[in-house]
Amino acid sequence: MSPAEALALGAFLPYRLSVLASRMSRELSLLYAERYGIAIPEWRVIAVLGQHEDVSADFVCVKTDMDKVTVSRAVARLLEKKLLLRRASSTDRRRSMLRLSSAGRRVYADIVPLARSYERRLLNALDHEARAALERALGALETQLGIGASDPAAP
Amino acid sequence: MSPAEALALGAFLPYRLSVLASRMSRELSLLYAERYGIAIPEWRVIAVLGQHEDVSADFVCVKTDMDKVTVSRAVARLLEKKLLLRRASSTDRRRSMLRLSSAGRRVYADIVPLARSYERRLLNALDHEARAALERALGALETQLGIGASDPAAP
DNA sequence: CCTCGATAGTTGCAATTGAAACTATACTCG
DNA sequence: CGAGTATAGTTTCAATTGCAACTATCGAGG
Repeated sequence: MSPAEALALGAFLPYRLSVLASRMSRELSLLYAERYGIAIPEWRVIAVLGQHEDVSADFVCVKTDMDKVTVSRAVARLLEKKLLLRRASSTDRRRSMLRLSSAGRRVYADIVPLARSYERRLLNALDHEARAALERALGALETQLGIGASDPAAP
Repeated sequence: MSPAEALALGAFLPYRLSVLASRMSRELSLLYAERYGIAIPEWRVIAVLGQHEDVSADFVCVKTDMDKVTVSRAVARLLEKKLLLRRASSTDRRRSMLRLSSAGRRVYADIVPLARSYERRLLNALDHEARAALERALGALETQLGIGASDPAAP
């Protein structure tokens, strides 16, 4: 009630990031969702596999910070759509190795420029120095939260 | 596939913010969810009403960037829990004016310090200058996305 | 003033989500 | 080796979510 103890939501970091992030994810998904019929978790799986070939679903979980259930289902849908290939790991039969099919690579190649240009548009609001500062700040916050700390190559 | 065209997810702004934000919201909710039996949308409604008395649900939507359905249901749950008071606006009977009950204000007063100290812990990762830079960068991104642009006093 | 389009808020319904339980496989230690 | 524990991934189930349709009220133009 009294202004002294009121929390200014508009200046509260977790809240601000939450609003920014959900706005961005939503706007970004407009660029690919309908056109390619893929949802946000599916795009994230594709994005990881575009960078890393032959990784496990678990690796995707770590990389995207998504729940393993979410990943499992996204993978299932992508398999149905033939955008992904899965084969059992030869060394560990619990694990499966995932990679994009050629159709999946095409989708990835289509979406990446859209994603990049969306990001560019966002970053246009910042001058070079501000960008670098944002970069550093995000890195520090990620470290603080233990995000991206482990980068197990490609198990 | 080729590194030249691969999108580095770990350096992609929308993705980084998304991971940071969901991590923060989750950790923060651990501080109040069980203890007070309130979910994230409910906390957000409380947070707005802690700042602004006698505002409409619609105002809460704008402030929190939440869907009006989400807000409607959060309000309903908070009314059940007697943390909120609602009365019809005298000038516009579609609108209702919301405010925290005294129990609601107690919950708010309890949670605010927890939220602040969580934020402080996060920001400890940043020196003063980095904090200011982050501040500016977030402001610029918000402007770019048209967030918080409208601040209709307290309709 | 009365109809028509806009707005506040709620409800129905279908899809998404995650916690917990389950299956199957791998690793460890006695 | 064999029992017990850990891990990868899937399934089940209940809760959350959001779009779309609905109700109620408001305000503007004929």
